[in-house]
Amino acid sequence: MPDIQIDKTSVEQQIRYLQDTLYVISGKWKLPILVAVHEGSSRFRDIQRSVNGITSKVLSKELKELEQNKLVVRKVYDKSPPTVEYTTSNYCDTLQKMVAEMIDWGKNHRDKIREK
Amino acid sequence: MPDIQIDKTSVEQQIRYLQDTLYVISGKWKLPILVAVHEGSSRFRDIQRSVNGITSKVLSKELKELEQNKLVVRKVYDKSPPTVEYTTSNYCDTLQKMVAEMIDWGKNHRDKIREK
DNA sequence: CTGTATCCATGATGATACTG
DNA sequence: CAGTATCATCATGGATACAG
Repeated sequence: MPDIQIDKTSVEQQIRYLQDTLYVISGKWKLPILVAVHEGSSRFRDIQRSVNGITSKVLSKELKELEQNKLVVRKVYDKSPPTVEYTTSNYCDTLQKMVAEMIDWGKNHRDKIREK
Repeated sequence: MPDIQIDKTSVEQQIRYLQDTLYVISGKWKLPILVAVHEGSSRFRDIQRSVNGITSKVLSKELKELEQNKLVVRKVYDKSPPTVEYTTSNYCDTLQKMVAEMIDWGKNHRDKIREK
């Protein structure tokens, strides 16, 4: 006899996927960085200038995480002076649909909350 | 002559919407709580039991925020003993499409990362 | 039961400096 | 330029107790 628990497991599994996603894109900097890189900032210094207020330490950490999640690509060109180029991956484009939904919801939500 | 800056403003605006959305649903507990309530836990104590590991302090805080964002509804029935009932709002349903996309992406992402 | 108050550990972030 | 190291600060979360 199949166990009806399957439903519960499935819900919990979905929550896990959800949290994976949140983990990858949430936080103060991830999306702004992705946008900055996507819009053309490719050098560490450029990105730092584009993303207002971020320190090199944090930028370094965030870029590493984004790279691990295959959303940005890091290319090193030579040694002195060090030249590193960051670009968004093709995989990064798979975020588009989801991000579009999030923007939609956020846009609507702002009005909703204003209704008091 | 129209200013081409419009594009940049728009991007920044979109980031703001995105961050609004993230602010509302991100974090360790928000979604699990919403799911628990949606699945039928309506009393404070029930929710705390359903959402594994959350303390009353944190649950209290999260519920307040969810209520402010009109995702849950709080109803008080009497005074002693205090009886409070939480339910998800109709508005909460507007999250569905977005959440579905996030689950999709997270599901796919887990495989993607495993590719090493 | 439904929370609030208090204390504490921990991690994240900022400021600043420094290396290759 | 592209980061890393160090230190101080601060917000958040957990544990526990307790109030209405």
